[in-house]
Amino acid sequence: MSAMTLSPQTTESLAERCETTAALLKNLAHPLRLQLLCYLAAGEKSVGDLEALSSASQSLVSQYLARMRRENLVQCRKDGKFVWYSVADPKVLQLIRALHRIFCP
Amino acid sequence: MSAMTLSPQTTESLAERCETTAALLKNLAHPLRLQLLCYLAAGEKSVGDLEALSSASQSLVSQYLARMRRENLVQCRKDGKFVWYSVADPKVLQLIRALHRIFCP
DNA sequence: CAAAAACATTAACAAAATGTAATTTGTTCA
DNA sequence: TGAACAAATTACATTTTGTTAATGTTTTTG
Repeated sequence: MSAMTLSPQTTESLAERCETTAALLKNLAHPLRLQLLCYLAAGEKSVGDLEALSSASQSLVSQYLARMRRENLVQCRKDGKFVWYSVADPKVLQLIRALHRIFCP
Repeated sequence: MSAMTLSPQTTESLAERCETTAALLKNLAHPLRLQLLCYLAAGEKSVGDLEALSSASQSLVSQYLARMRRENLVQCRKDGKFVWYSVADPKVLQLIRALHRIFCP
């Protein structure tokens, strides 16, 4: 086998990768949203759980979960009255863990 | 030695840590600022270097560098006509490297 | 069925972030 | 000195974000 040639699609510029990565980081760059993701990284939680854990209003928690759902950071599963949220993107999980290592010594 | 007791100052709540971490993340959560930090993570650069590498305007590059300097993410050193920037916070360096591992495969 | 519980959605508005253009400051060098 | 270069600062219009409050939807339960 000779040297591999990368197809054009796979060679993304730094600028492009920064574009998409920064878009993802915007979700984490907010005290409450980061907190929600930290809790979710530890396991599935209902909206009420997150509301109680973060002591934020129902509306805010629900809005931010909806936003992160739209952007595929989290996913949800309905069970009767309750909606259970969890981290959907494995990269987000890795990132939360990296943040923990760096900033929570 | 018996079990260690953490002094009150060291026991920061998750909410507090998310507050400060999210504030730092806001700097990275922007395409150009993230790009600038990526270049700086590879070594000291002048403003002109960063301008050319990122193909952004002089004004924007300088403004964002000033902002990240104010928030102690980067530092600078003057040498004649030139100003050389580098990453000041070791945690930022760790974070940039973690992002690279996760998002630039 | 009606009330309560759990969650989602919408509207509205202040506050903050963005980007551009113009100006300014400081330095080198002919 | 003054022209040219490197970088910083200012001012401002525009857009985005953050938050609250009010209302809507769905499911359970008495």
